[in-house]
Amino acid sequence: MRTERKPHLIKKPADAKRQSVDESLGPGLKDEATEVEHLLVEPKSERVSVDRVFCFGKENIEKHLKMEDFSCAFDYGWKIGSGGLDSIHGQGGDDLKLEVLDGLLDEVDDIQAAHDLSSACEDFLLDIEFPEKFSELDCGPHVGSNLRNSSSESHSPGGSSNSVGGMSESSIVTVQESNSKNGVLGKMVNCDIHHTIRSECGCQAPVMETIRPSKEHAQDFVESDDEKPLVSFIVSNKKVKSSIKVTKGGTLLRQKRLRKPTKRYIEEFSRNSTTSGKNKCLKVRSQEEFSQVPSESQSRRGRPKKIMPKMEFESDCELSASESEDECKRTKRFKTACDRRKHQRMWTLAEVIKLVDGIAQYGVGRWTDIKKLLFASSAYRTPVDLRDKWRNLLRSSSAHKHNRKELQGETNVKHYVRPLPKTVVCRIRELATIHPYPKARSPNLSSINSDPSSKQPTTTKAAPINTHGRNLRGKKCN
DNA sequence: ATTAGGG
DNA sequence: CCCTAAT
Repeated sequence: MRTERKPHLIKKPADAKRQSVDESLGPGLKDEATEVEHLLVEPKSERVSVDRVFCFGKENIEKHLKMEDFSCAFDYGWKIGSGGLDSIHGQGGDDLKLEVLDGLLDEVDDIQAAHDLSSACEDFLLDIEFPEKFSELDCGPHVGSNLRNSSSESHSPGGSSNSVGGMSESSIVTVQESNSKNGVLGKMVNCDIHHTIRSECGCQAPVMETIRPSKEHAQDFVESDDEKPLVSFIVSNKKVKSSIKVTKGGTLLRQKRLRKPTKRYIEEFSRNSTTSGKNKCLKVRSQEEFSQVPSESQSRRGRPKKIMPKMEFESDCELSASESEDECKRTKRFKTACDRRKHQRMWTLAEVIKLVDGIAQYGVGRWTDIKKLLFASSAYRTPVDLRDKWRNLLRSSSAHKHNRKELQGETNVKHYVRPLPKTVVCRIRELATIHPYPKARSPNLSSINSDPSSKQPTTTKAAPINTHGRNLRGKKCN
């Protein structure tokens, strides 16, 4: 539930903002801003995503250039942040300790948000190695290129005020995103409001004091305020910081930075975030049912979603996540295919036991009941899965018998993977006799011994167990 | 919507 | 695991 909600929240605010931005800004600008947003956001959610970003850059030259600009922008942001916003820095100290994601999530405070972002970016960059290179390259010579790029990219270069406005808006979006991640929708809204009010009331003064240039900018913005008050306000509050240093270049840089991610990316991101959120759930789940470490992973099946949308812990451990990530990369745009793919999840002994238990209780065929009662915590096991598993168990158990007897001498060398302990096998056998699997068992009655397909279950225990009074579904029960 | 059966 | 048919 919670997980589900998150993405929703995230999307909403962001979209709303974006739309508002759209109105004021040309489409091109919007797109750009979106892109940047995506870039900014992604790193927070997952480090792996970083790779993605870069890969993305590699894909086509233009993008690559954007990336450079992006990194450069970040660099600037960081510098500015560390320099002008030191006063704030103290509060944000925790961020550094926390992971980038956490930091961003936890730090929702208005102005701080911007700062956090920058710091986060810094971490992000540092983590990746790439950034260094980029920063070196970018900071010097690239500034010019950035300008060019930005101007060319942004359709509305007109006045500096305009461009700034665009930047500010996009920046807002970014902040919101981070907030939304927290799941604090209200906060986000409040944040915006606060900014607006603040700017109006002149509360921003402190910031302005620290940074003079910002004031100038602010004034400039004021002019344009008529058209886009919110934007200008925000700009004065947050973005001014970034603009501080570079009046001309700053605007450009900022634009780059604020570029919005494309819808596609947004979708992707939302997915990722969802996944990440699921991770937590997963932990819980694993605790609940001392289940194994699922070798498989995440993208999992579409089926469960359909059937039981409420529980969706898809992703597993980080490893698996990365795997899925890779897969996604491979398939690239064919995510649909990726999603479809259902990675098998190994059945743990515990699960098997539970299943057997459930069958013993409810009888064979009541898969939904068993699912509900015993596998409620595990979203991935659908009733059908249970049934299939049971089928397999029957098969294997019978096989074991034969094989065992025959191959016993060889020991179990061959059984490289055979987690089923004897006890379990025994139980299965018992159950098999009592709750013969629907179709497979009919031969039992009719053909006494001829059918090998039937597991020859009747062997040792013919009519032993009635422990479970319920044969409800007895179906073909004797 | 579940279940059985087959692939 | 997935899909389809039958209830």
